[in-house]
Amino acid sequence: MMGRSSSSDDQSGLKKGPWTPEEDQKLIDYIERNGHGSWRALPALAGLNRCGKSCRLRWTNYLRPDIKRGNFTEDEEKLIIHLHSHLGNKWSAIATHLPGRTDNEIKNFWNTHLKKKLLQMGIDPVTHQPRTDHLDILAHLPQLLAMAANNLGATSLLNPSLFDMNLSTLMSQSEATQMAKFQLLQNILQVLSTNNITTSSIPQNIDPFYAVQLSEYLKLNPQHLQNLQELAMNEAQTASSLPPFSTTADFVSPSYSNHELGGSKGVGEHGGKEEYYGGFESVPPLVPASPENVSHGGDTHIELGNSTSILMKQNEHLSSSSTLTTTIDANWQDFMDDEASGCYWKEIIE
DNA sequence: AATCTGTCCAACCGCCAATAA
DNA sequence: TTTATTGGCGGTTGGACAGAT
Repeated sequence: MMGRSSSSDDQSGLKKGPWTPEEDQKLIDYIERNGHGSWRALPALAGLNRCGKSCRLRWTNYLRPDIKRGNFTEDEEKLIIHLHSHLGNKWSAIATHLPGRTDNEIKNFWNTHLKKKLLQMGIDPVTHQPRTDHLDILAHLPQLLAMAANNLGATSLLNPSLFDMNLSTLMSQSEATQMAKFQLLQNILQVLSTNNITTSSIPQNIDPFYAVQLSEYLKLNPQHLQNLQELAMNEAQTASSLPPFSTTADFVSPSYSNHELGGSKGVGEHGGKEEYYGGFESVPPLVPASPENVSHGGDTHIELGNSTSILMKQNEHLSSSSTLTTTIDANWQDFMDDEASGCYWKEIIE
């Protein structure tokens, strides 16, 4: 496989590009006899027309005898995801937990497979939280509202079985984001379907942070409340011949951990170059995919196969009412303090 | 069969921190 | 203390490859 440069000499006369078997053998022979010592001095001593950096990289990423080659196992996959949720793009730190795997290999595997997989699951690969793309929604809400106003959108939003049928179409590519948007819009409409919007009236299956933001905003802007309630009423009438209005919970997976992080068909043990990960019956409950929700290492111990940390965080987020109120108050204060986000719902609704 | 398109991954680049002089 | 060198890291590139058209 070729590198980024064609096989040629650079300005200093040193060779770049892919390594030949002869070069590999020279490097292996030298290091086995002498160790690598100074990487800078090694090429001349080993008879290689390469820079020391190139030699080091070739050795550490490819020629080292303890390199474990081949596809990643499911356990390795789970571990990488879990470690990444704590460490971020600290590939070398992650690699220390996977014997025989190099940081480069893990990085490539992440970028080509795992990131895609998490996105397919509606999970933000940076924050490891379910995606809401709340900033992106600002730009797309008009279209979402338009979709909600036509038969497909309204039917989908109000009827879970038809929603799932449409889902197979929607998910033909990386559409988990779109689904999250639908879900947020549905949350909005669900909040609007209650006449008395208070913190205590917010259904448990709606992310309270968003719901409280919305309700507070609507208290201050009753004209928007009226407009959106009319929209919600219209949608309900459109769907009046359909089964009763469903809650978001009908769409929501029992738990995030059931998403078979390692059990899905994909690359790795299953072979196959580019298999996609099906099974998008649902997405986890929405939480803001913002940096403040990222675990800051140390608050949860790392253990193989533990894919429940996010779920635990969600449960913490949703369960205790006193904690919830405190969290909401704090979040709301932050929200109001922030000039940019202070106009969040205003921009969405307007 | 030829061409196009998207994906993979080895290898490079630039930056930074640690160490040596 | 300052400067130079070295090793290590994360981000990015681009040729090879496979599947689609």
